[in-house]
Amino acid sequence: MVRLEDVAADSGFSRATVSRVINEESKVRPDTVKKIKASMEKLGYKPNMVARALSSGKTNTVAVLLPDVTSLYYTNLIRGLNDVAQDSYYHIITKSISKENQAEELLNSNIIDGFVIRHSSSSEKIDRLLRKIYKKNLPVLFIGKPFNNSTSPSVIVDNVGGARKMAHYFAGNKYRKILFIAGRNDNIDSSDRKYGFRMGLQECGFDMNNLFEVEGDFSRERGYEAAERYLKNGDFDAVFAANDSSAMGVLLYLNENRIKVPEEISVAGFDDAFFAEYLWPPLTTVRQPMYEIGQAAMKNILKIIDKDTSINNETIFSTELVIRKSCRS
Amino acid sequence: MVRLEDVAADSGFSRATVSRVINEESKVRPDTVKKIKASMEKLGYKPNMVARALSSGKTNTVAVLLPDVTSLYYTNLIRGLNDVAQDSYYHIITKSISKENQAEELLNSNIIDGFVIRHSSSSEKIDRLLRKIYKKNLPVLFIGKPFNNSTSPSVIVDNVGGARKMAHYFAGNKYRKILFIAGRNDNIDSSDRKYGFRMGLQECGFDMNNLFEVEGDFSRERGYEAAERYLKNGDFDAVFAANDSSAMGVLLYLNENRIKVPEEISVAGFDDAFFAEYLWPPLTTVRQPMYEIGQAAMKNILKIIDKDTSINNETIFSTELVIRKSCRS
DNA sequence: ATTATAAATGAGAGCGCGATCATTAAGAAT
DNA sequence: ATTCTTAATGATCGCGCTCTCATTTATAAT
Repeated sequence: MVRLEDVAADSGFSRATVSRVINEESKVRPDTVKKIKASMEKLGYKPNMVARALSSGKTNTVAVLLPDVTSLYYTNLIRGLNDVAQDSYYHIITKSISKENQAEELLNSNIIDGFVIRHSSSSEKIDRLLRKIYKKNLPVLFIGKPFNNSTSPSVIVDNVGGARKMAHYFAGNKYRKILFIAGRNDNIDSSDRKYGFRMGLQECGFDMNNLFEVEGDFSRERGYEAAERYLKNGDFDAVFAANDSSAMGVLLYLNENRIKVPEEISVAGFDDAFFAEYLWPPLTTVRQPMYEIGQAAMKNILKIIDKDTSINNETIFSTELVIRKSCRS
Repeated sequence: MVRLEDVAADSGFSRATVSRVINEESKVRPDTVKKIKASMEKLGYKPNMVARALSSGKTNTVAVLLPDVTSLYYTNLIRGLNDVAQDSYYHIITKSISKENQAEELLNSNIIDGFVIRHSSSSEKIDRLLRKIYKKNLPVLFIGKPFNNSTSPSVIVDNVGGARKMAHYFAGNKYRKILFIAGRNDNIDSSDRKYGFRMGLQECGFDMNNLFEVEGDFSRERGYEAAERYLKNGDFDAVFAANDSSAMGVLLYLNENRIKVPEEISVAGFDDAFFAEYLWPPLTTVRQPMYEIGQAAMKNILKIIDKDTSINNETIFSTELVIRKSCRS
């Protein structure tokens, strides 16, 4: 292993100067920079990140806490986060937020420079974790709405606007009786989408007595169940599921029971999950720019870590209506 | 921050002794262990992993290199890896193997204790990376067949056997003319599956002139294209795609063109990807125990890191035929 | 030339821990 | 009680780097 020391010896300068050309090249004379770089090249020097971390107190790794790391929903988000991290020579470690002891371990072990947190519903556990993070003075960035009293910056997606667009589309298609399959009631995204959907329908003069809302949990199974319960006798002509997985469950039920989509009933989802276009029929949905959100989130957390104050406290991404074949128009 | 030093001071023992109760409790007298633990508890001491890493040369993190980190195909694998890692207080950092510079950076930065590598096809780049890893004497464990000349242990799945089972199932169903959609020709899994499928058909006395093989690339798009090209005029009565994504593309084409599955044609895939059961119709496929494979892989790499020699050089997982509704029987 | 000022470089401590070797205390054998 | 052996504990160095402060060198001003 080649150390800083070795480069110093080879180039004839001190460790301090070599360290400078690595970290703040500006403060050292151009020709000595050249000489030192030559030595580094010659010896194949690579900084030892562990030593650097111990000395500087910075590890160049950020923790990403998600409701479920393995959810398909987040793959593009993670890609966005990772790509930006990579460019700044940072690493990310992802953990499921539900396993707060894992997250807490990260916190305790002093290997994390900052946290990116995506939470779908608040809980006592997460709250406690968060307090500990703040206590350690570590930077936090939220994807989605921040916690109650938190003042950390966030990157959020316009759930309300997206659902509102879908409402306008539904109303424009003259659907008369609509089923809305929500997520869990304590889920923030779900309630925003419900709110936006209602708002949109009202704006279009829709008779709100013909909107039926069921609580689900964003799972295919509950989507299927809801469809089973409410779509049997065919008096609904459209269903809007608060996420694509639920919509998938609905489609599965309808396909199995030979109820034609979209001729007999229209179905829409939210997320534009990767599988949405491969469902049968391809699913009309609302797209969230997850990759870009991931990028923005990582950019912002890095700024906070670098004490760069030029960040917006709230970065909002808008959504896009993706019209496929699952809705009669 | 509470340091070892602080615990030492509080308990009245030296840093060395405190360090011992953390790492090799056996060598210190029971009652002093008790006292020191009390101090640790009282002060809320948590070891600084960075300092430990610098001193010991071990970082407790392993790199996981995958063809594509964000592929759905690997979510369960990653879960398995992560769960075991967690239990041993290890972290994992996942990187896409295609971005070998990212992987190389990890290697150079000295923060990795070992590598778990899943590669689907060999290439010059990966080969070079691997040589560097070996040069640094870092442990390697392969998921899937190891590289040409590598002697590192591996955890592999019985692709041949899985495809063979499918062949037997196909033959048992008396399919006459079969299309096999492979992955890329240099893909190891694909060629094993092709091999196993042929073997199985031959064992059943299938007329091999009625087996047609196309090269694909494991993507939905190529699956769709293959279906478009070969399934138009309806003389095939079954298709076996070497992975579920390809099969998904096939189903999409058939659905769009109102060709009934499985009445007119049977379709099967390989992987039992998460979406397989939600396709229309639900896909018959071969399941690989990805979660267990991930667990086994992590257990083994940890053993290698700990210089535990009690590991098998090759751990083989068998596959399971999952029969759903996409095949006429 | 001489001094004042700024830029470049060096010396050395310290980050928190593990590991070696030296030292002390305890227990066994005489 | 005395010596020998073993178990328990302590002092100290080193891991590779960053950072502060002191020192030297170059540049500007007189």
